[in-house]
Amino acid sequence: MHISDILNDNRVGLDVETRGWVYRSRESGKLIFMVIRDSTGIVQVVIEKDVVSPEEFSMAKKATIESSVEIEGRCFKEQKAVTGYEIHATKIKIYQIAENFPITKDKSDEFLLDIRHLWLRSREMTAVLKMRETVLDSIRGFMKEKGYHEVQPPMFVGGMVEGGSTLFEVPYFGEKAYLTQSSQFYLEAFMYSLENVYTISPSFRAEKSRTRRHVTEFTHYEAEAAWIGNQQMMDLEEEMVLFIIRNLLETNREELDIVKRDVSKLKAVEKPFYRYTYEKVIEIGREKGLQLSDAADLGEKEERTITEDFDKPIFVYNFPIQLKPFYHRPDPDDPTHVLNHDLLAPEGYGEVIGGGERTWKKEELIRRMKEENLNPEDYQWYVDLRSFGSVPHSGFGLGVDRLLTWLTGLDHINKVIPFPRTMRRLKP
RNA sequence: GCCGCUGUAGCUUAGUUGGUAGAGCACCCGGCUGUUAACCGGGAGGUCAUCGGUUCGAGCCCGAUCAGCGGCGCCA
Repeated sequence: MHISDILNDNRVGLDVETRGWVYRSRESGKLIFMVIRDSTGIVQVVIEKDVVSPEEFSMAKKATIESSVEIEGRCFKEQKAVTGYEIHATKIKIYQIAENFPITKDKSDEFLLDIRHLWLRSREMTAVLKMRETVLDSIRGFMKEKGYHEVQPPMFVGGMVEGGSTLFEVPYFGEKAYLTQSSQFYLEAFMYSLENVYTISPSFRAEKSRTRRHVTEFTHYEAEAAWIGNQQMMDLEEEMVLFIIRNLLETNREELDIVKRDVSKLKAVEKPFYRYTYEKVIEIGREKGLQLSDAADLGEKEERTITEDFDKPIFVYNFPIQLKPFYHRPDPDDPTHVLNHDLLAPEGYGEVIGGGERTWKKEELIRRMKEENLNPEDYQWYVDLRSFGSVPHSGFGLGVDRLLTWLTGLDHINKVIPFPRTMRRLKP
């Protein structure tokens, strides 16, 4: 049985059997205290020399950290044991004596990345993996209830290039293919079929970024919905983020404790989120001492300064048109701005969502492309979508890993990704 | 890409004006019947990132190279 099933009063006095890996082991002459770990938790096992066979005892003494073991014994309540219960072993079977495990109490972030294939089994990473799962489950549950369909866009894409973007090039039967940077354009195609669609897929960016929130491969949650405007899309995102937080608090209190998250900060997040125009945010930045021009783009430092004192996420909407790509719809009431929004996480974490209304009229789309010196022919099929019953629509893209970094309160995106990929790290 | 910092045992690190490379953890051997990343005794483990230079003598000073980290920039 799993360790979590042992850690309760119902098992006290009963014989149990469990298996896992040696988490700690201390021996004291005729006594061995062995803490074992499985996917559900840790529990102390006491092995007494006079209770088990001499062979079992000497094997147990040799059991190193991470050795795989199976234990039979009786369960006791014991305050002195790490998790409050312990097993007095009557039988112990060793599957493999582990080689010298390289991770000890002294470890650097860098070293943990080098041996990530082993660090994955730590309590910290195990907790993160469980919380990741909760976030993804929450997204799927929420979107299903809202009538959205999950779709699978391609990861290999053709020569669609936006100016300034950085694509990974891969050989493709004598041609060049690229790894997708975003599935947005494909979601817009799916929209004409299913109306409300979303995907959770990897996106790839060949950016030579060296910041705590950039990686070259990340989990991208993107949605697109017909007949929806910018403000309505923000409503949906707000509800969705709250749903994820509630689920996480309900499902993963233990994991949040393991990563030392201050849960009061998460509990404080409630409706409504702040909603400020771009100009208002520039004003807030200036009040906090930032030197910002009227149409300054917000860098990481600016976002951190602006968001660090906030207790709830902030929507920033209607950016100056020159800051945003052609597919954002210009505001009909103010063509110098687009109907878009970013969602900035509080506590200094910054941008987690970018979204807004799409330019849906064919002529306007082509005009915007030309204004940005792009050739509409390079986007032939995307433009073609506007030729057959085009409709107003909106969408967004959320960086799952960035969201998780905020929710877990960790200081670097590479701590929430099992095998993070950066400019300088491709292994393990 | 630019700027800065760092590189000493498997890991985390100390190393004084340039003068015999030191510790903790992990590992091996021995001891201990209630340990909490135990404790006590012993042991093994080093091309001081690499290459070159200065010097009687370099972990330390100088130069180059490599690697990593941090910040900036970049950033559907």
